[in-house]
Amino acid sequence: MSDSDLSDFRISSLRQACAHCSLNQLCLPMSLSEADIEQLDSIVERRRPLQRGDHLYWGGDNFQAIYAVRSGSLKTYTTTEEGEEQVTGFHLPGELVGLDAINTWVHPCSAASLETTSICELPFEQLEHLAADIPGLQRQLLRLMSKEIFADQEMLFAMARRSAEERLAMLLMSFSDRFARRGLSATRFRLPVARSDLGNYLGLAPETMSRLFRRFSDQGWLKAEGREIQLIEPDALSELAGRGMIEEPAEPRRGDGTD
Amino acid sequence: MSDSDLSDFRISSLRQACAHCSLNQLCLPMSLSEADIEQLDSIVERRRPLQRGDHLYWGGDNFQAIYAVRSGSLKTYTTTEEGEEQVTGFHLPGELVGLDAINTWVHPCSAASLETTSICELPFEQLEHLAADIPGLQRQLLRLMSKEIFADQEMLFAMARRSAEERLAMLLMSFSDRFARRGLSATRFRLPVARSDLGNYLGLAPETMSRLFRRFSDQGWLKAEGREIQLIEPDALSELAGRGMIEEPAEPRRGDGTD
DNA sequence: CGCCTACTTGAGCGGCATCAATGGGTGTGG
DNA sequence: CCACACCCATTGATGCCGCTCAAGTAGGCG
Repeated sequence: MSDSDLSDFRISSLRQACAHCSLNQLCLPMSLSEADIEQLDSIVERRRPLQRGDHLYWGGDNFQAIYAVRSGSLKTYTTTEEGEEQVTGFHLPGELVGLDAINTWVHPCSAASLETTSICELPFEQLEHLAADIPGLQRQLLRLMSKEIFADQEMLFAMARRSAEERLAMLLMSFSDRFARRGLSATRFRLPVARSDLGNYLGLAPETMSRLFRRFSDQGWLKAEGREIQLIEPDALSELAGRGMIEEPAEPRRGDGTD
Repeated sequence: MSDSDLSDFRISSLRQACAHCSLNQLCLPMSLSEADIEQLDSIVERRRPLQRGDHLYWGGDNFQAIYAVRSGSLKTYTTTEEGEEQVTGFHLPGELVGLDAINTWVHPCSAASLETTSICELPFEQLEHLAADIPGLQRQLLRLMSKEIFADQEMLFAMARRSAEERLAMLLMSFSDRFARRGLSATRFRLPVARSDLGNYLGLAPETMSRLFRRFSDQGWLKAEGREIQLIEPDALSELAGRGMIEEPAEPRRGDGTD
């Protein structure tokens, strides 16, 4: 509950319509008409909150629905044959999980709650039918998947080319941005994630994480007390994170397919 | 032309219908009815082949279409502010490129031809409309995007956790599989890619690539003469590649959302 | 209080990058 | 036909970043 704003919560205790959801600009409803949102709303199932450590689904589960985080947070992770874990993402309110299961209809990863977390469930078959009827919804679905592909590619780039420092800076700025989009402070927040998970996600050992936080803190760039983070010089971190980020040319070049 | 079979080629010199395309089980038409394929076919534009080094699109170009490789091969790559390149993928016949541009309607990466390459162009707006009418097409589109997300996550995992040897083994097996799916030899093929691009993709220096190929070759696992590869012991490579691959549990566990 | 997990800090090492030099293949122009 | 340039691939020497191992500290919860 920590993330949903109070007025919303009071108005609609059990029946929390998409139309009134403070996250509807982050989630699927974006840019849909009121009537369309109502249709979407009618297939959404809201369930009792997950407690910390509860799983929304397990790798290997049959795929039935896509899920939107309403409050709280999730991590998704895969498991190797040897039992090694690899965290594939952290998911904050307004973000979707489960898109990677559409292909095989089996969840390739597990999704675990990092704190008390409430979820909207979007049964996929119904969502598919609805998307065929509502062009804006189909487009939004494709957009979100495209966005995920792009994000993964940026992450890939980071893993391939960037130093540990730069990777952590990127992740911190990513959290900062995502909190800010929800109207929270961009410079003071509580990471819902343990150091070891952060490190795992970034492909770094937990010890390295400690040393990085210490280094950043020694530089005066941030204060970190456990998971409580205060960014003192976001610009420094942003510069570090942005160094070597993917170029976004201002004006399109010709796209006629020849060179 | 090297990949399309001759009878196809004779039948339809300019007009090469999806229905007769030898790749239609790899590309979008998969599992569509004949009538549906014909509709899809009607929006597909086939263009004159790209020569080696030609660009299909540039990063920053406005997004207009998704492209399917018909023969030849492409690489996609991003460019940093400093001019550094990062290869984000290699694309063989039957595979799609451009999905990462749907979100912003701007191509976030460039696509360059690695050899003489022919392409099918799928104008996205028309594809969207068609997908709304043909449920199977919408589903196939979502599936392919989901697949890409999953593939990127596997790659991420590899970059985060696997050694240089394991990464190269994975890539070799990936090429082997993709050639095999098209009916080509799984153990003897020509990489359409320079060592330096392979290395770039894997986050490794070209020098490291050389040493790796030498090591594999010394082990008797493969013969490599330039880009010409012969896998002698695919099982050894497969074991190396598969070590620590993502688990795919045999039987689904419960997916009721609680733990 | 004791246990467990998360986090921190130090010491040492190894994998891979970097720098540098050389060899081979291919296209170009004389 | 050869000379030259250019790119790609190979090989060796060296160094650094981040992992591993090990120990110690702090906080949460029975």
